[in-house]
Amino acid sequence: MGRKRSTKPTSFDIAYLAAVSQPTVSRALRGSKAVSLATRQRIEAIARELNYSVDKNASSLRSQRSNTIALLFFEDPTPDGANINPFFLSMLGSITRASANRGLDLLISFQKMEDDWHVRYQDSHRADGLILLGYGDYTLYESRLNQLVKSGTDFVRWGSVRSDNIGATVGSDNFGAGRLAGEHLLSKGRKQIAFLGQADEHYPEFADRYRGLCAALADAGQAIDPALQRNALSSEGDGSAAVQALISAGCRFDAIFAASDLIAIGAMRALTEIGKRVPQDVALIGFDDIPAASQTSPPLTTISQDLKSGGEQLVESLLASFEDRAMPSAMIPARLVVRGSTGS
Amino acid sequence: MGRKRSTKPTSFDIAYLAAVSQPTVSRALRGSKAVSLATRQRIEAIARELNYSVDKNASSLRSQRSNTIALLFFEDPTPDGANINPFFLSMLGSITRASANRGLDLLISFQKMEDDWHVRYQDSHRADGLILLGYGDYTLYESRLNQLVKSGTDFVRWGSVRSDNIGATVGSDNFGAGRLAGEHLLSKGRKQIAFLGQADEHYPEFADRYRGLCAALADAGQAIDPALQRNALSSEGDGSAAVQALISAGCRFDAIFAASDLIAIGAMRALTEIGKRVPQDVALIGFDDIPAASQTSPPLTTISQDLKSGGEQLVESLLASFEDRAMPSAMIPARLVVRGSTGS
DNA sequence: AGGAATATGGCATACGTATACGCATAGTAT
DNA sequence: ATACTATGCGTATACGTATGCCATATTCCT
Repeated sequence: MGRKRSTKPTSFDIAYLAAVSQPTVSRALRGSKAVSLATRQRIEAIARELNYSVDKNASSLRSQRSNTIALLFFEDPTPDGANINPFFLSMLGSITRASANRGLDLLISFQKMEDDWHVRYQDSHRADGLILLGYGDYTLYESRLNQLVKSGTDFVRWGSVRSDNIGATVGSDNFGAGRLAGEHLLSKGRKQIAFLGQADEHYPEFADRYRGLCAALADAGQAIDPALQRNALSSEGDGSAAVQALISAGCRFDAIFAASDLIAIGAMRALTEIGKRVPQDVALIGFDDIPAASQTSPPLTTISQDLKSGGEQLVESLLASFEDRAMPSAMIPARLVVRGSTGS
Repeated sequence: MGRKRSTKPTSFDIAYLAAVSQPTVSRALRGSKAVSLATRQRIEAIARELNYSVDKNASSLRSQRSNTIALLFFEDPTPDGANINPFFLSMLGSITRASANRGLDLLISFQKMEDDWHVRYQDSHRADGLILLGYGDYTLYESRLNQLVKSGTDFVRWGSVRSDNIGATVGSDNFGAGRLAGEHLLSKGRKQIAFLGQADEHYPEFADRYRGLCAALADAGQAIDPALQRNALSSEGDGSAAVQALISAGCRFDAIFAASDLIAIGAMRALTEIGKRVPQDVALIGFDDIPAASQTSPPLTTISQDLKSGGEQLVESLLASFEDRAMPSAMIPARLVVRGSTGS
């Protein structure tokens, strides 16, 4: 049994058995029309019988194409160790399936924003292109993105879709989603709506959500109170802290729009601890629709991003940018999921 | 900046600039001691300046080693589309970091158990080895595993650690964990403990957990009522159904040990719907400690698997099996996490 | 001092595939 | 009959690196 070097069959072996040359085998298996049907079928049969599979390294080396894409995650500002942002994980599932459907291999990797990750994938021919995923401070990114553009590396990223973005971007309609959230809360008769999340342009997605909320308020003729916007980055701790800050600042509010479900869950906990009831005293709405959102008590109303479409669009855009130099961005609609935390 | 290069730098370019031969560049960059310190440093400096990075395909082709491992997920029996088992996702995070620490690239892929996934990775030199992850019917697996062994493919899998396993296996101490759960419930004065999960050998991990529970009961001199074991595979729906089956069979029980958190959450929902209080009427304990477990009401007591160690062990075992033919399996202790669902 | 052991690095080549090019054969048009 | 296009396949070679083997220079030993 101990045969470990079981001389793997090569295209030469197939060629010999089929009484053709090695290049013909290559052509046949890649479906070139320069090979007759009869010859191709003969070759395919032999290949199948020998359990032959094309050597990925040789093929990629010669063709200068790996049929592989790399998915790069940028860690949360607070890397708790084993816990990853559940939103990313859902996206991962969607991207994995999308690339598999396209016959692409997927390489995944976590990166720190500061590291030289761009060098690792740029010229090593590990991957034909990059998908970039990460909440973090966008401005840190920017110089890296410019380097990628300059070096001719193909990439797409998930984020806030703007016309002046560097490279192709796919993302949810965060502005529209913020408006949805605002309109929903207004329809429940809430007037003083707090926003928990960064609202500055270092975090464009959160900023879009906030602007959407403001737009809904403005449409309804409501004043916007800047004091009701409180920074919160991503964790439950941030959400709790933001609520406590609101309270101790003496702010009055009857609703909260949290920029992520984790923030919302933290906020809910803080509200409960200080005796505020959800939704009677404060209506609460989150963002992302992570699995835990339906388990809170009351269940969390939230915005669901269409991650399935998101993953498909990311892969699609990347493939498009392989062929021409077009940089197709895409904005994907989000959906309101009404649960108990905004009233019955 | 220098002149504009139309082609990416190769080891020949470095060699020319360093006034050495290409092989010397290769040796220097790989840290061979056949190259003097001075020469190596000179080469390294030039490489850094040119932003040179070794071509992965050429390197792998020549050395017959890709420094890449493939992570294969087997889908849940019920592929809901976008939703992936949260337990897998946590494991993914841990494996990703572990392989990054070892300088390995990670290829990930979802597979259907029935497909010919073994062919795709076996001889294509995509990866040096495989990590297999999946709950599913173990017997379906077995023939595939035998093929892997026969073809000399290195692999490790996550699962129930037994001495007669095919290939290396890393997994939690499910038996010990089941015992922990049982002892905890007994210490709360519970006598009639139901088990929700497959207990047959098609699902060895679940079976181990059940046997652990039985051992705890036996140690305490309690009788084991086979009617209190109900099948449930993985989803919340399974958990609900199992509880309903228990009720309509007229079984009496004051505690439930669910084989996974998802099952437990489904069970909790069903209990609430029929008016049983948790933990007063029925104590409930789950398995996995997924994020949602701390959000249920009451929060779910559960067993936490040490996934960080798990991922590291998987990678470690795989690397070990590259070198010699040893097949180091490893069993990892699990930890009880006490929350509200088993009483205060 | 003579010869052996070491250190350093060059030369040739292999890894397995894909593709530019050329060369037949056959079919069609002139 | 010539010339011309299309078809089907072989010849030669390149992709960029790693490594076995050998040549030279250096040191060491007795």
